[in-house]
Amino acid sequence: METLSTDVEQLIKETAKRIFFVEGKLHATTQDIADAAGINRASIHYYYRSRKQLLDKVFEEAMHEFHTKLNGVIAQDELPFRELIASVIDFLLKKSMEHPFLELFLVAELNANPHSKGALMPEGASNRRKMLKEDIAREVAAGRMKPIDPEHFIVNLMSLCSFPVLAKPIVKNAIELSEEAYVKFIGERKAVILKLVFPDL
Amino acid sequence: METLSTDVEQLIKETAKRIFFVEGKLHATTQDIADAAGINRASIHYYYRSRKQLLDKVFEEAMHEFHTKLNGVIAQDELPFRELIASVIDFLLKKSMEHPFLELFLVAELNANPHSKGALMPEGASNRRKMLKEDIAREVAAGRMKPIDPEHFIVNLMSLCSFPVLAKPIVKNAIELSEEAYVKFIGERKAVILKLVFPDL
Amino acid sequence: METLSTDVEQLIKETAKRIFFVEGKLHATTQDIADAAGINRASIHYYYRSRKQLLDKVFEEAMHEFHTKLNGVIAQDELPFRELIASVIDFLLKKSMEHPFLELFLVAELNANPHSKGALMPEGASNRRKMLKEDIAREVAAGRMKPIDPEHFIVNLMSLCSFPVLAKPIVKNAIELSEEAYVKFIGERKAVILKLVFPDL
Amino acid sequence: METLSTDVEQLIKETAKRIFFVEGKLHATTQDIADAAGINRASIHYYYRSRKQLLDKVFEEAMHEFHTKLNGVIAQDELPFRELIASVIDFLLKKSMEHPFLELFLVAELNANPHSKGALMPEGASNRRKMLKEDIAREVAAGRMKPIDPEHFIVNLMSLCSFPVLAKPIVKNAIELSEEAYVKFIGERKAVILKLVFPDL
DNA sequence: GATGAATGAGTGTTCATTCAT
DNA sequence: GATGAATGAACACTCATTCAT
Repeated sequence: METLSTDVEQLIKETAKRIFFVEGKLHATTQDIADAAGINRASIHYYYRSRKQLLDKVFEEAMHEFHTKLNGVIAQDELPFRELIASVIDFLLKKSMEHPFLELFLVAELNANPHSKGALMPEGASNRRKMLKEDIAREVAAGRMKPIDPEHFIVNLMSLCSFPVLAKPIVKNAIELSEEAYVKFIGERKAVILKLVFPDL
Repeated sequence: METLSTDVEQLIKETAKRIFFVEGKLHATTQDIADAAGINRASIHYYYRSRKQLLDKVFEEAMHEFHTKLNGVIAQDELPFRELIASVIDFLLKKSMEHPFLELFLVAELNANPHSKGALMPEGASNRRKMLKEDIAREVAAGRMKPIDPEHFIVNLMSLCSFPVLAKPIVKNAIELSEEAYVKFIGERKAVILKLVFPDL
Repeated sequence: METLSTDVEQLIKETAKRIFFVEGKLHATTQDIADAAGINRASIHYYYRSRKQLLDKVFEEAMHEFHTKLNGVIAQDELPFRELIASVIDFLLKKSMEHPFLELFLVAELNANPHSKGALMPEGASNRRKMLKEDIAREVAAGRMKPIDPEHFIVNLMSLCSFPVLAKPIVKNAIELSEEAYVKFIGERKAVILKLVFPDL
Repeated sequence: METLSTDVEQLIKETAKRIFFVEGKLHATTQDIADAAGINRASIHYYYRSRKQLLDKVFEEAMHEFHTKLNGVIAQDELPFRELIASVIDFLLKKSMEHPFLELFLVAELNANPHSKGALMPEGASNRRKMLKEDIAREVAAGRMKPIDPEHFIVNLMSLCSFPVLAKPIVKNAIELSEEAYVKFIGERKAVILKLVFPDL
C-alpha cells in the first residue's frame, strides 16, 4: 500500500501555495517558504528535490484544481443560461479570493521563461469551453441577450472578476477605499457584474 | 538649478522601463538591464546609487506620467459624458498596450515589500477623480445611464481594459487564439467595452 | 568473542571496496555506495557509525590482506631467488588488476588528511622486507645479478607493476592503444619486467 | 591592446595548480583555493565563471606545457639515442617533482567522469612519439640494445619515473625511509633507471 | 535490526554594491 | 564621468549524520 505524503510534505506545499498565490510573494526564496512553514530549508529539497520542482508541483495542482472545478461549473447543462453564468461568476470570484495571485504568478513565470508552463488546459477542457461559446451564441441569436462576441463575453467575465482582486492595492488607491470599504466593495461585485452583462435584469 | 540628466542616465531609465513594464521581466537583474542598455553594470550604480532607487525612480515616473495624462483626459469637461468615457477607455487601452506590465510590477513590488510605494496618486489627482465620480452619479440620476455605483463603474473600466493585455497568455489560452487573432481581439476591445457600459448604444 | 558481521555489513564493505579500489570513484558519497549495494543510506551509519570509519575499515582490510599475502609470497624461502622475484611480480600484477586504484585511494586520502592512515605495515612485515633486501644484496654480492641498491630494486618492481594499471588512460593515450591492445599489453608485462630486472635471462 | 590577465587571475590559477598537482588535494573546494590564495571565494567565479572552468583551464595548461616540453625533448634528433633517453628520463623526473600529482588528478577525474578530458595529446605529438618508437626499434635491430617492444620501453620509463614520486608515502613506508632518505633516494633515480634500461652501461 | 524523516554545515554560484583608478 | 576589480551576503542545493520508530 502506497503511503500518503507526509504531513510535512503537505505543509510545504500548502505554505508555498499561500506565499505564491495568496500573498503574491513572487520572489519568495526556499528560505522564505521554510521559515513560513516552520521547517528546515533542507526539508524542501528532501521532499521536492529542487525549488523548481516544488513550484511546478504547486502550480500544476492549482491549475488542475481550477480547471476541474471550472469544468464542473460549466458542465451544469441542466441550468438556465443566466444561472449558469451566475454560477461561473460566483466561481471566478471565489477562486480569485482564494488564490488572488495565481494569474500574476503565471504571467510572471511566462515572462521570465517563455517556454515553461506548456499546456495550461487539461484534456477535454477545450470541448467544454466550445459548448459555452455555443451557448452564448445561441442566447444572442435567440434575442435573449444583447449581441456580443462569445470570446469577448468570456474575457469580460474573467477581467471583471479577477482584476479587482489581483490589483487590490491599485483599486484601493484609485477609488480611495479603506480596508473595510474594499472588502465591502468586493462583496458587491457579483451583483454588479451580473447587472452589467445582463442589463435587462 | 537641477542639472539635466545625461544620455546614459536616460538610456538606463528607458531600458529599465522597457524590461519591467513592456517585457514584464520582474526578476531582471542590474546586469540584465546593463546588457540590454549596452552599458557597464557599475554605471547603473553610478547614476542611481542602488537597484532599488532605479526601480523607485522608474516606477514613480511611470505612475506620474500615467496620472498626469489620465487627469488630462478626465479634465476635458467640455466633452459630453459618453465621449469623455470613450476617451478614458481609449487612454486606458493605449496605456495598457504601451506598458502592459505596469500593474503587475506594482503589485509584485507591494507584495514583496508592503511598506514601499507610498503615495500612488499625485496631489490634486484626488479632486479630479471625485469630479468623475460626481459626473457618473449625475448621469445616473438623470436617467441617461443604468444605475451603477460610480466606484464600480470605474473599476469595471480598469478591469476591462487592463486585464486582457496584462494576462495575455491566459486569455490566449482560455479562448484559444493565435497571435494574430489575439491582436485582432485586442483591437476590438474599445467598441466591446463601450457597448457593455452603455448598452443602449 | 567478537560477533560475526552480518550479510549487510559485508555487502557494504565489499561494495565500498569495489567503488573505491576497482572503479576508482574517489569522490563517491555514502548515497553512491548505498545505491550500488541496493541498501538504505542510513544502514551505512548503522553499521559503520560514519563515512570515515567505513573508509578506514575498508582500507585497513585491503592493506592487511595485501601485506599478509605479500609476506606469504616473500616467505617462500625454499624458492630460488629469481623464482621468488617472479612470484612477487606475479603477485603485484594480480593485485594491481584486482584493486587497480588502491594506491591512488591511499595517496588521495593522505594528501587530503596528512595525519590519518597511521601504520601502513602490520607488525612483523618489517622483518620480512629486511630479509628480502638481504636476499637481493646477497645475490648482487655473489655476482648473480647486476649491482643495484635493494631499495631501488623493490621500488622498480612496484613501479613497473602498478603504474601501467593505475594510469591506464594515460598509458593507453601515450602509446595509442585500443582497449583490446591494452589488455594484451598488460598480459605481456610479467615477461617484460622479468627480462628487465634480470637482463641475462 | 589586449590587457594581460590580472595578477589575481594568475594567482588563482597558480594556487589551484599547486593545490591539485603539487599538494595532491584532489577534493579541494573553491573555498580551499580562495583561502590558499588569500582572496575572496567570489573572485574565483569572477575570473573563471565556475569551478569546472578553472579546473579545465588549469589542467589543460598543465597538459599543454607537459606535451610541448616533452616534444621539445624528443625532437633533439641530433642527440645519440642513449643521450636522448637520458634527456627524456631527466625531463620526466623533473616534471614528476614539479607536478607529482598531475597523473593522479587526471585519473581521478576520468574515473569520476569518464567522458571528460577528451584529447589528451595535442596535434603533431603523435608523429613525434612514432619517431621515438622507430628509434627504439632501430636501436634494437642494430643490436645496440636488448630486444624490447618499444611500447613497453616507453611505459617502463614512465612508470619508473612517475610512480616513486606519485606514490611517495607508499614508497617511503615500503622501504622505511625518513624524509631526508626519501629525497636522497629520488636523487638517485636517474642513474638507477638509466642503468636498468641500458644494462651494459 | 533497519529505515524514513529531518537537519547543520558546507558547496558552487549569483548578485548588488563598493572602490580605486 | 565611467569602469574593471573585488567582495559580503544570500541563493539553491548536497551531504553526512542523527533520531524516532
